[in-house]
Amino acid sequence: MPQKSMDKIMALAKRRGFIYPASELYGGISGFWDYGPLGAQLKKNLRDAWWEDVVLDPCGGRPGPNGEPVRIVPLDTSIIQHPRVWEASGHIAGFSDPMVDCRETKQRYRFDHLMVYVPAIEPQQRPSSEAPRAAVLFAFMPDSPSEAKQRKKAEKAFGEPRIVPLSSIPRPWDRVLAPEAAKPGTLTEPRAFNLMFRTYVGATATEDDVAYLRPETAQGIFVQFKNVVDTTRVKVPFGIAQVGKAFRNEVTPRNFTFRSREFEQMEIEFFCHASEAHAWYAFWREERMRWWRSLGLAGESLQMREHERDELAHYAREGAGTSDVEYRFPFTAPGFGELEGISHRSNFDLTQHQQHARSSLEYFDAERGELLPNGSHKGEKYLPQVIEPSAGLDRGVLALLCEAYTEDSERASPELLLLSRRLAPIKAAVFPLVNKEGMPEVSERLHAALKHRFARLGLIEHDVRQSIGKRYARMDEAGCPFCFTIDGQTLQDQTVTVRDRDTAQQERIAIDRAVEYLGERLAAV
RNA sequence: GCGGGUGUAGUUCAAUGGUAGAACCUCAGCUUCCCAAGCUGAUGACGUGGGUUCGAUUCCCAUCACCCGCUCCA
Repeated sequence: MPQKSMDKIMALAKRRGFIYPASELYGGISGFWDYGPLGAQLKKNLRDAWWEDVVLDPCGGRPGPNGEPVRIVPLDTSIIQHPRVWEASGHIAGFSDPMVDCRETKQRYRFDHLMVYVPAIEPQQRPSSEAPRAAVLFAFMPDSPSEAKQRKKAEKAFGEPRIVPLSSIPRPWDRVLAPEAAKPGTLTEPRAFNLMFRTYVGATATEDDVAYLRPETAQGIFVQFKNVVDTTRVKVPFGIAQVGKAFRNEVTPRNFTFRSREFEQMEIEFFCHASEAHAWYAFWREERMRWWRSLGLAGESLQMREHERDELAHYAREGAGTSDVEYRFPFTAPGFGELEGISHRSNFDLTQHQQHARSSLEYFDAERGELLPNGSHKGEKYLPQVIEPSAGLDRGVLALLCEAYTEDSERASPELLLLSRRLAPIKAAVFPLVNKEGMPEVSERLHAALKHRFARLGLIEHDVRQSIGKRYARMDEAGCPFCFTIDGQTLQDQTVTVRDRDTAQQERIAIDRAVEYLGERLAAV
């Protein structure tokens, strides 16, 4: 398959009103994007598809590993939570990654990743005033070329080296030779980059009023776990699903909407007993992959990747693992970029909130524990394990646009979007072949009928302007799957033509059957 | 955040130290019985802010945005 051009996809996305730079009137603002009319509808369709397939009819009725229907309830929590939520979740600590710059090579390193080769035998308790006279120390990034290079230099300088973290070396680091640097002493002080957006609650706006925009939707679910259990008659295993905005002050927003500072997540926190966690993890991996495929992300551009052990987030280290559903975007190719992460978070979050809030979040499972003579169980109290399928809505939209974008120089419309019927923002368009001779009146009536019936699924367009060829081409670029055209013959025998976007072929049907025809095709996907 | 590159209409490109041209798109009218046809006309741009200059889209500085590479992506 030929390489798709991100530039062309971005140009089409703007030209047809899918995605615009945010605040473009004022020069733009990095890391933020707006959805135009077609983009807003496409995004809604993807969000609705997720909601239908996760909340309303989980997994299309396929049973979970316990043989029972999958149970999911929805939730919608606040963007701003009590600041202590983020202390408990680890975000206030974890989102501040101190970084160190090299003044010479202009490279930047994570402070806690940089390691240093030092002499194996450290001089005993040497007064700090003599420290500058000691040998040069060689800093390196583990698993990078600098590791071996610096090791050679270290061995030459002082024989067998010992490895210590940079953080254990007292500053100033004027003895420390940075990776790839020629002279020692080029590393800057570590600086913190907090990735959470700060704001103030209340009009006084003092430091006591600091709050944060949520960096993930998940914590709202954990914080309301007990309320959901107490009020909705759910039983473990079950999931809580939420769609919503999250915010991260990314160091480098890049690659169109792929890494934005404001983005929308579609998350399930699925709660289960520890003994079933691995089975649910495997189940959700498969289900989520199946879901993305069903939307048209088929083929080799979609893959599942299991994280390496050292890649795992702090909350996932003890669990069954983390997998990403990844798509090969034009800007990541031949590599892949994450669409959705499926993590086994063990009971990390509930444990943290239980401790920080000093309130039990344990679940009483009446169907576990010792079997009593009367046939019931004694019950078991536990903190459920969590499997988290967390998908990026904006990334999904971007992947769908990239996948749908097709060039075909044979066609009058050399660029088109092959969006699935389910997701296409415009479901159908109605045209009079020419804008006179009674055709517009007929096409308006058909348009009204289709709109009345299908408006909840997406847009139904009516266009009388310019030539029929331009109208078809416009609809191809918008990804509209069906175009109905009223022509001279319609006025004779009450039939219309229907043009299929993918083949550009037409068939003729009775105008009375148009609603039924479209209904069959939109419901079939 | 660092280094490099790029900023002229919705898009793709010109030109110029003296008030910016085109093509396509879009819109209107005419024409048109099926795939961006034709004719006529119209809307629409020097990313932003300073400086130099009589005069800056052009030269300089800063800033913003985008692209590439690093870094980051709990």
